[in-house]
Amino acid sequence: MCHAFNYTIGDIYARFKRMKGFNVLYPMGYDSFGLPAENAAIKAGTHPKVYTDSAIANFKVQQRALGLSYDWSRVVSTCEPDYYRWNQYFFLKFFESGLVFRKAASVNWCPKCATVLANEQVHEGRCWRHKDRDVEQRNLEQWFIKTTKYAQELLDCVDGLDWPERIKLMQKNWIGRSEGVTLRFDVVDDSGVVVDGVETFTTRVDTVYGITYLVLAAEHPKVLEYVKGTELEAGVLAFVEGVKGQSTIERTAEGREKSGMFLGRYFINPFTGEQCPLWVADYALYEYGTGAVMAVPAHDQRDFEFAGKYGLPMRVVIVPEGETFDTDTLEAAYADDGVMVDSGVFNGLNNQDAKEAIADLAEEQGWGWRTINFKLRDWLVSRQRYWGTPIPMVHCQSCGVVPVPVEELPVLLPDNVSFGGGNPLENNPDFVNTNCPKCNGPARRETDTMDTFFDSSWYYLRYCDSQNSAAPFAPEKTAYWMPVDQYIGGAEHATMHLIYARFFTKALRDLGYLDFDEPFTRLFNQGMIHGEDGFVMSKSRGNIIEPRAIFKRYGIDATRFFLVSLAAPNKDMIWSSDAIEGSKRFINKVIRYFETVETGVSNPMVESKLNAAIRDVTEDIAGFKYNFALRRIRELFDALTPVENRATLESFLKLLHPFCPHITEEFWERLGNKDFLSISSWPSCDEEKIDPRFELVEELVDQVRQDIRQIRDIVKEEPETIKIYIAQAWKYMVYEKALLGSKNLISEVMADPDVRRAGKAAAKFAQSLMKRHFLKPILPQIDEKTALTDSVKLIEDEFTCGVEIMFAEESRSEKAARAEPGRPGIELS
RNA sequence: GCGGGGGUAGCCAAGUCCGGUCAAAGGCGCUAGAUUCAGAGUCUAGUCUCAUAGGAGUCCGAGGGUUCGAAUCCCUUCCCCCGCACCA
Repeated sequence: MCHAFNYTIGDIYARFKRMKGFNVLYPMGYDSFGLPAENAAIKAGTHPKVYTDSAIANFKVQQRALGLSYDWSRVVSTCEPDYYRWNQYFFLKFFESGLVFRKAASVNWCPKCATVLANEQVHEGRCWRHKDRDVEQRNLEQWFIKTTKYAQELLDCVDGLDWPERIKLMQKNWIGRSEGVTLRFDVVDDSGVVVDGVETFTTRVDTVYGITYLVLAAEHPKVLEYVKGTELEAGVLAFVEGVKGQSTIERTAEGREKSGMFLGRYFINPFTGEQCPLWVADYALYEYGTGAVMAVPAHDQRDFEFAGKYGLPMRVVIVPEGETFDTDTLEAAYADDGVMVDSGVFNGLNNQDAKEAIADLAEEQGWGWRTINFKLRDWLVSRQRYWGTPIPMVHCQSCGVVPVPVEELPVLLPDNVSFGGGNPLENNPDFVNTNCPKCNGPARRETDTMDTFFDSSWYYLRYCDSQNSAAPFAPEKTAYWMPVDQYIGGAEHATMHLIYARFFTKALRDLGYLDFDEPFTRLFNQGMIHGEDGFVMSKSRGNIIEPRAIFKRYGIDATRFFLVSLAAPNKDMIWSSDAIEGSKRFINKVIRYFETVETGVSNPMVESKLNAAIRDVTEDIAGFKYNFALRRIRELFDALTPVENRATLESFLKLLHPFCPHITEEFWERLGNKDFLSISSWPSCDEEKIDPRFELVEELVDQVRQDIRQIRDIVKEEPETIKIYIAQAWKYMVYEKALLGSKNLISEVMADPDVRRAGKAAAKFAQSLMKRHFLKPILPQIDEKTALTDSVKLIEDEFTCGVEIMFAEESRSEKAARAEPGRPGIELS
């Protein structure tokens, strides 16, 4: 149902924009490579290609059934050579420009997927697909894409995007820029001889006088180098292996105890000249910064805990104004701002100023340099799996890694493979064995395939020119259509697809393929549909709502209507089998109405409502407030009478059409139209026809009827006659003056002879109005009379009794005397 | 811990930016009446409490405050959801 929801949101928007006269590119494509398909195929004992094709066919049936107005001529499927050859093409282009490289690194490995993962695909230390399985670290040589080259630009452009703030924030956090200083320390041996140097990145250079030790990450190559041949070697080696053997989740678990070992070396803090010990610790991350952390236990909680555990010294160098700290009684690190102490020439400065001054000093002395660090890592794109784009590279014994020439693309994914014994490509000699493009000697094909996020990073460009067999797309076509004006997707893409696609756009721009910076101008984040139990729909929970069963039972239009009527589409919502009945009911009412309505002349009240609805619905759809739009449409529908003019009926159908394309198209035709409603033009609002007095009339009549009911219920007697007294003419004069807000209301109104004739009652009424802080707008006396006279039949029918409407002047009744503008006197008898 | 979003009547959900027409839209559920042999469906009304004349009281997580007036503005506090998280 989640897919249906997402598609419906997009289709409504596309239909709306189309009717508004835009040339809308609204395509569909299938991100059909990938592990889920491969695994499902293996499980089902079939080939991924067969499995994928049937899944797509199935999808298409559902999508067509949903009435989605896709341009099917542009459909793409990423597992087709027509598509993935261009993945290979871009891979080679990136390789040429240095954006693709190969390196050995400690990488994320998901045992369930049996492949490596990019950083973005590890969530809370687990594979994004397998929340129940920890990701392991393995040292492997892999293909990477240099996304970090664009880290700064990716960050800078976030602010200019018309995206939900939370997604923008997630991107910023993910890119994770931090400004600091890289410091270089001399490393000395036991006897104080300088033997090496080590670099460390810090954002808190103001705390350098508080450094008491330094830790290296377990993976840091210097760890083993320093202990080699010493009595510490065995212990440290065991420690390092132990750390590496832990899963990411174990290593980063909250509140876990930190541990480490001394490395037998020291370093000199150039600021103090002090010699402090060098440690290896599990809390230092090799991938971030330089993989080494200067430790300031007094001002960093992690260092504080570590120092406490191993009895390492602590030195306070920042205190809150006017306070002192005693290291013996300090219960936690002090990480806030304050005044510098025990920091040589910087004493007395506030620490923020000191940060700059110390950085200046470090740079002057050559001890370090200002550095900007990003959390974003390069994108690990190779996967040890079959169902993906083959990486177009060849390993030659003599030439090394050689790219496949562009003319030889695509490197086809072989069909004939067997599963079960590792990567099927590796075990396929026909695929693996090849000749080196350079020396023509024997060579092996790269057997890794690409992360499927590579496929999805540029598909929107392919939509512009999906049949092009000579190029990924023609530049003039992308120039016409792109960037995407409106993108719709879930928040789960925030730090994966949306990062990669943005990177791709920038990289392709710099390679000369595109002339814009960002792929998706506006992003709308749809909410999630939860099962009736309130949980996310999942097969394992058994709370899935099968779209086809729903379509069958309620029909497509009712389903579409329901999906966007409950809540704003950007909010999560809980599926409700009851509530969809309400949508179905409405659709049935619309159908019945259009089956019986006669065309004729509409009344001005309906015209007024129609135009107000056009105005509001247009605005609501444009702002994705579909639930509001539907509420307006319902209200408008309630106002329609058995005879309406054709234009009114057509406008109503137009407003409803994006939501319910089928029934509206049907009745559009029955009204005598030859062309499709879906390509007709969106109605425009005629402000002239909107008269707020109609609302007052409705309110007045409703109010009177409600009052009658209430009185009847209180006296518990069915009335025989109902007398309704329209307030005295002079009360309207007074009320209108009061609405204008005069200060001397009483004397002002008493100047009017008609009012004065009412005597004390007039003064009293004026006074009571002045006491009210808010006055409702009212109708003129005569309009009230007309409105109520028009409603006599209605009231008579409801209460099955006679109804008399008269002016209060015509009666001496006490009820007549209390009549007010907007609130006629009522007498039941 | 940091950041973001929320808490509105039996349920879902508007309203909050720009305070008053807010006992608070709409939908669902429920109740009553009409239609019907009956049910379904449809239509009408009601659905916080009290009330023998259209009224009164209480209410928008909790507690304070500003204001003639607060669901709406300010402060404090509790709870829920989401993202990031040993990032130096």
